[in-house]
Amino acid sequence: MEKFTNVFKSLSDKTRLRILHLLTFSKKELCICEIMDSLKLAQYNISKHIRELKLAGLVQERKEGRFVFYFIVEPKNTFHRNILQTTKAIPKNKEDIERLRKRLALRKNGKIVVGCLMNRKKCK
Amino acid sequence: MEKFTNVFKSLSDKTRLRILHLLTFSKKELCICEIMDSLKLAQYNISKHIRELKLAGLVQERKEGRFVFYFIVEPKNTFHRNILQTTKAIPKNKEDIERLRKRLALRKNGKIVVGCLMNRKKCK
DNA sequence: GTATAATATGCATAAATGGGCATATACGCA
DNA sequence: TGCGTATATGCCCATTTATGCATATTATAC
Repeated sequence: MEKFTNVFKSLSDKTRLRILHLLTFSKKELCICEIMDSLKLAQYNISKHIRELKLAGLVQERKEGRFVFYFIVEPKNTFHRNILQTTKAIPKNKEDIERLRKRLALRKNGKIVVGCLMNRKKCK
Repeated sequence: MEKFTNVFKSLSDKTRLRILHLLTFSKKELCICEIMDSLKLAQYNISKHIRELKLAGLVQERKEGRFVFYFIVEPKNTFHRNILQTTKAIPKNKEDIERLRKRLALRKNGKIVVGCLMNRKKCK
């Protein structure tokens, strides 16, 4: 039963729900820097929360060069399918989505060309 | 958004899921003493967990004499409906259900005639 | 009223959690 | 090879959470 309680626990945090919403909205995969800019949160924070979502089996990753792309796992059972359906019934944070939209507009042909802005040494 | 995360948090505990499963199985209402006997847990523990479920809006109570009966709230929106659907997709603890079945058999015409066995002073 | 039973709650403690910070790792490019 | 960027993680601290225990509250029966 712990398998199930862990999924609920991973959804019991506002930041993680916001991340899931971004992934749902994008309908594809996002990297941490895009999530950072959309949620305006620190990188280590996003990273830790995504770790929880991965452990709960809700999110998977795909590595491509320096980037790691995260996406929502295709559901494999009724419970999993219901959970995703349920999260979709939660109203999204409009500002997050708007920032994500702008961030995604910076991609060229679907490729990321602008990375993490907040952590740049050059900007400091 | 906290309203939603609180619901998930209330479901992120094994005992609370077990309580919900009992209420679902009973298809009606249960009092604390019946839940105690089914889960073999202390009264204060059940009481506190039910408090969480009530705060999350998943469970309501009805008082009748000395007894307080708890039941699952009729869902009023998509999210709520999905959540209940989701919990039903979780395998129940068979021993819990079996103990509940025996406990319910002690009722007479649906009325509780045998109360809390574990806390009796006479038994100590 | 008094005793007893059903339920709730306050307090203490141990464990888990989230955020902040520093730093480690991994990769690509000049 | 060395630098800069992307991501992960270990440590610290403040807060929350679950449990156990004792006790309060409410209702009933005698």
